Amino acid sequence: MRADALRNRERLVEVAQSAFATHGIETSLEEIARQAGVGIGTLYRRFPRREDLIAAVLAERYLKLAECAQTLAECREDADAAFTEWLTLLIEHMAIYRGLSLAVKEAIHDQSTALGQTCKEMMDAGTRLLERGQRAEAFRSDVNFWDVMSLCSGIVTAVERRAEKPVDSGVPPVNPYLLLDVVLRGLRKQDA
Amino acid sequence: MRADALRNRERLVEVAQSAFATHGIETSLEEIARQAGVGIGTLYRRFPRREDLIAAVLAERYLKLAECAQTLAECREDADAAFTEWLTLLIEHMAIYRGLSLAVKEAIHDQSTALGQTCKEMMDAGTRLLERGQRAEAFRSDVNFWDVMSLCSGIVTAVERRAEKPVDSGVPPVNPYLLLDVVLRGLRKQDA
DNA sequence: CATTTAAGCGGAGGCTAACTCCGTTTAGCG
DNA sequence: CGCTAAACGGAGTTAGCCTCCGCTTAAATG
Repeated sequence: MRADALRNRERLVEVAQSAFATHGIETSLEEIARQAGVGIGTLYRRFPRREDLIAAVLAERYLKLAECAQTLAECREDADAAFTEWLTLLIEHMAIYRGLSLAVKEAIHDQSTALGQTCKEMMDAGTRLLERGQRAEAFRSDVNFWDVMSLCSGIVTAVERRAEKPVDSGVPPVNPYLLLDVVLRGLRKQDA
Repeated sequence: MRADALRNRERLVEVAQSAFATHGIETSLEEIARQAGVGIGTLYRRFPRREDLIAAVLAERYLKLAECAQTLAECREDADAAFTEWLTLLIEHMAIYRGLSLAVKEAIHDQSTALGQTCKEMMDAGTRLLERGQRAEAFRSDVNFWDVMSLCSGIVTAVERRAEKPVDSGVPPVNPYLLLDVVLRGLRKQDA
C-alpha cells in the first residue's frame, strides 16, 4: 500500500469516527470525504460500502470486547455473572453511535461483510461465554447467541429512538439496564 | 372534504397498502402516487409525512388489535395467558410490512405524530392488559408497556433482518415466538 | 538520476427519491 | 350559471449515493 494511500485511509477513519459520533452512522459520506480533504472517489475506493468504513472505525473497539469476554470466561467462576457483566458492556458498545445497533443487527446475520467480520471474533467470544453458562445449567439452551444479540440490539435501538424525542412527551425514559435485566431473567433457567 | 379528494385519498391508501406489502414501508412515495394515478403533490397534501400514510393504512388493523385486547381482558381469567396471547398477536401485526417494526418503535415514543395516535388506543389496551397481570402478581411491576413494545419491536426487526439474508449464511433462522417466550419469562415474577 | 508504470486521486456527472411551490382546474354552493 | 375555495399536478430544487475515467505521483528499476 502506497504511503499516501495509507495516510488518506487513516485520515478518513479518524474523520468518520468523529462524524459518526456527532451525526450518527448514517451521516453523509461526501461530508466525511470533504472534511478529510480527499475526493469522494478516494473514500469509495477504500471503503466501497458504508459498512466497510463502520467496520474500520469499530475494529479495535470490538477486538477489546472479544478479549474482555475471554478474560471473563477465564477469571470469573460464576458463568451467569460473567455473561451478565459482558452483555452490559456489549450494549454500551452498541450505543456509541446512533444507528449502530441496527447496523450490527444487520451484520450478525451476514458475516460475509466487513462489519460481519469485525463482529465475528466478538461474537465467537460471546458465544463461548453463553455456552459456558448453558453447560453450567444457568441459561436455557434453546437460545443461541444470535438471539441474544438481536434482543440487545433491540434494547439499544429503543434507547436511541427515545433519545431523539422530546423529554416531555409523556413517555418515560428507556432504561437499557432494566430491559437487559428482563432479557437475562428470561434467559435463565427458572427451575434452578 | 370534496368528493374527488376523498376518492383520491382512498385510492392512495389502497395502493400504499399493497406497495408496503411488496416493497416494505420505505418504498418510493412517487411510485405510490403514480400507481394511484395522482400527482405527487396530491399525495403530500393529504399525507405530509410518510408516517401519515402508514398510519392511514394501519388504522383499522390496529383498532382491531385494541378491541382484541379488550376482549381478552374481559374473557380470560388468566391474566398471564391473556397478555401472552395478545403479545403474540402484536408481534404478528408488527411484521406485516418490512420496516414497520422500526416505525412503530419510533411512534410509541411520540404520540404527537399520526402513527403515534393510531398506536395509542392499541397501546392503552395493551397497557391495561399488562397492568392487570401486574396486579395479579404475574408480572414484575418495574416494567412498563413501552418497555415491552420496545422489546417486541426488536424481535420483529431481527426477523426482518434475518429474512433479507441468504438462507445458507450459516446463521440459523430467527424464531420470533422463541424470543417472545424469553421476554415473557423475563417479565414474569420468578418467586411466584 | 531518469524512466516507467501501476497505484492512487478527485470530482464531474448520472441517478433516485424527497419535498416544495404555484399556476391551473374543478366541485359544488348559492 | 357563475363564483370561489379546495384540490390538483408536475416541474423544479435539493441532497446524497455511487461510478467512471482522465490526470497525478510514489516508488521501483536500470
